[in-house]
Amino acid sequence: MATRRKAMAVPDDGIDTSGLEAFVGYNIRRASLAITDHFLNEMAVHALRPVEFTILLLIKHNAGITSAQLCSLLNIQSSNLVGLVKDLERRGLSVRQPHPLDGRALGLHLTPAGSRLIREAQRAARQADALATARLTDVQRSTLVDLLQLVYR
Amino acid sequence: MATRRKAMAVPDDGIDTSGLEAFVGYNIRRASLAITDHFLNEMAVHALRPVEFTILLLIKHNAGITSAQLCSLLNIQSSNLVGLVKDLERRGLSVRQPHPLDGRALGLHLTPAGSRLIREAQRAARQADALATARLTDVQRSTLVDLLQLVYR
DNA sequence: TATTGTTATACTCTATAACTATA
DNA sequence: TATAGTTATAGAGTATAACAATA
Repeated sequence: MATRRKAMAVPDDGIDTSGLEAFVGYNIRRASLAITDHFLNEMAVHALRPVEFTILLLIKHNAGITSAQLCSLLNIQSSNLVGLVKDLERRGLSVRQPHPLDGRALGLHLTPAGSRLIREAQRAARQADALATARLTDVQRSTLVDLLQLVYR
Repeated sequence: MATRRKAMAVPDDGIDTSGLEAFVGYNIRRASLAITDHFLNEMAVHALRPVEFTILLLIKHNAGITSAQLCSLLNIQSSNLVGLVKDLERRGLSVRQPHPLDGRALGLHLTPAGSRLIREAQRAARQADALATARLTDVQRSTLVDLLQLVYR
């Protein structure tokens, strides 16, 4: 791939954006906004924002995960996570249980309703992903993920 | 590329993030945060946020561009752009001049100080880009940009 | 009637400081 | 003393509604 290239500097509107598109950061930001739009559309029916979906998925695969672990993994401030977790619990999707080893910590667990919701939500997230990357082949999609991980890991 | 892959599901912290990393959206979001961090670090000395840098660069390459054009190009609400442009003007970086053809519109132009600043800022942005993509080859970097543009165009 | 620029406003997101209880 | 969770709060970022001037 990586063959066809814009030779000129002036796109759609007669506005020169070539200086901008030369930056990886600009392209990542635009792509992030585009795929987030798809996510919001597909996930609206489940009333889950990206961060809430992420938290539920992490709890699903890591029963008993603590708020502190979520914070360090997702780069969220613990003070900002409180409200999110509280809201998920109010919706009956997750519960906090005393941590068996650390009296300060609370382990997060999915309720049956939370398990059901995240299963449906994963379907919606996969659909959003598919829509956002519809112009990519499977190989390109996999390559994109690899390159992105080289950036943020 | 796209060869080495994690075979197991448990990374660094003993937390299983494989379900998350399967989503392109998650990877784009994480990469975006990472490269934005580099940008903020490198651009702090110039006191330019990403959107302000973007606006100045677009004015540089499109003298006389209007607020409405910036809004549609950057997906910004016009009401939110007002403060940004006003602030750039207060800092002596850009000026608004009556549009020659449309009495409603105001064309944006860089001042000499704005031209000088954006030149230095571009240097900083290139440095941020280089740091964020230090683990990529030039070919990989170009491939990444191509794939991202397939997502958001 | 539609569009440009603008003000006001509200809502989300993110960051900081301070507190409590446990370690 | 350090960490987990919490509260309160302030600052960005983003979205909507309404308006005056111009098209």
